[in-house]
Amino acid sequence: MSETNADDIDAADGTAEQADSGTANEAIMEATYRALRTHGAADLSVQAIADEFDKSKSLIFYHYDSREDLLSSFLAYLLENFKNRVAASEITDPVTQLDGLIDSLLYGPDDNESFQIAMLELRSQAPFNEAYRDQFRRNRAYVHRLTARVIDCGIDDGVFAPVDPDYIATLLLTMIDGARLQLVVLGDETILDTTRAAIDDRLDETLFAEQTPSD
Amino acid sequence: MSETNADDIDAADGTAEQADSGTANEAIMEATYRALRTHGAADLSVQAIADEFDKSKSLIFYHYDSREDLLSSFLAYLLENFKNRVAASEITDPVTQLDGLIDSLLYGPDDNESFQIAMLELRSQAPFNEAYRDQFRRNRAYVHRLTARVIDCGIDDGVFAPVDPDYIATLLLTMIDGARLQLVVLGDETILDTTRAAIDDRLDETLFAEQTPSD
DNA sequence: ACTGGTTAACTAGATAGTTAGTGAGTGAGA
DNA sequence: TCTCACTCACTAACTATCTAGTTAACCAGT
Repeated sequence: MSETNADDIDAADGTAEQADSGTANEAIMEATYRALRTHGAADLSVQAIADEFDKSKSLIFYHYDSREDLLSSFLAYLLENFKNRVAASEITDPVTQLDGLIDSLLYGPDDNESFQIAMLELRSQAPFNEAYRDQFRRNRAYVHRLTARVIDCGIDDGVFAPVDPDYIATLLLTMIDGARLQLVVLGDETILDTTRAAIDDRLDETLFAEQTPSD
Repeated sequence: MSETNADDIDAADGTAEQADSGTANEAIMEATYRALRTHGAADLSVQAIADEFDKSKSLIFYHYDSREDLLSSFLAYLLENFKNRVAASEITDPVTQLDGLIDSLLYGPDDNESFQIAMLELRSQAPFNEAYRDQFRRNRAYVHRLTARVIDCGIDDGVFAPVDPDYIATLLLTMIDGARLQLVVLGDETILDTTRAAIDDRLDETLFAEQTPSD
């Protein structure tokens, strides 16, 4: 980790571009995003990132200790962005909320595929890189908690059957991961809709099941 | 593609090491397998593969046009191996067969994790490499057909409810993919058992459901 | 003599990270 | 107010290393 990364981003709070000190990191993060989309992650050179904004490659090494530091900071930046987006979304009833969450995880949150490809590349490097792995764990833990909490709310409200929220959340995220993997790797455009249907089937049988204890 | 790859492997039929011409390719494939396990796929140099057997790096370029050709041939080799293993397995009742298939896809077929990591790395390169992508598509198509066929048999035998075999197969493979991804990326050892349980739940509700048409 | 398998040595290109420096601003002391 | 010391953001140019792929040649068997 460098001296100047995640904390600045935390402070920037998603609506940066006002403080002079925050701008550089923000600009680098945005350049990284663009570079990942166009080059992928595996053969993404630091030069390629530098080309995406108006400063030099050296500046990147001035702000970040290494390419690895830069990329894991980028993952942290993504998580913060996602958190902010979630925090900004309106709170509705659990059914709508769960529905929206599934949709955004399955189809979004980033509308374009090339970025998802890059994220998969980074994920495939997680086993060799503790910083990446930790970031992905954090990310996953956050989304898992979020999902479980929505389910829990639904149970409390009586609109969902009393299931194990953790178990259902795990199951949902596993299916979503599998679907996105297949979309990205094989380019199978049908898989998202099929999976969405399968998830709905599944939820109908568990969350929305009539409570008929057969014992 | 080089002049000398998949067809030789086809002919070798999994039990090579007898013909002089087949030995080289077979040896390279095995060296590739070992090298992938120890180095991963992303920073796997041709030299690293050469180090895994007793011949020189140049020989690899003599047999394969490029690193890419070598790796996509390796994917083809893997599929052939898997086919042979499936062909060699005993044919039992659909229930046992489906059960074994799920287990081998989820926990196996290669007992060690480092190889699965390498395969994920290769998959993450599929979007940039048509040869890889085609191989993975072939692979997926084969496993899908295999799964669907087993389910179909079960339906014919009357032990499974009349479901859509394609749909169930897609669903199974998606969950299995998602679980393996999480295992490999996050090192979550619990996910396989959880997913296995979820699959069993799911199959209980569909394949083994009592036929009670409520209409 | 010719072919197929095999090799050492080399080329060419890429890239992470370093170095040594520039220049604009800032604050303290005279 | 001037200026000296110092720092921060920033850069061009360089180094060191790695690696895919090539070349030219060697050798054993036929």
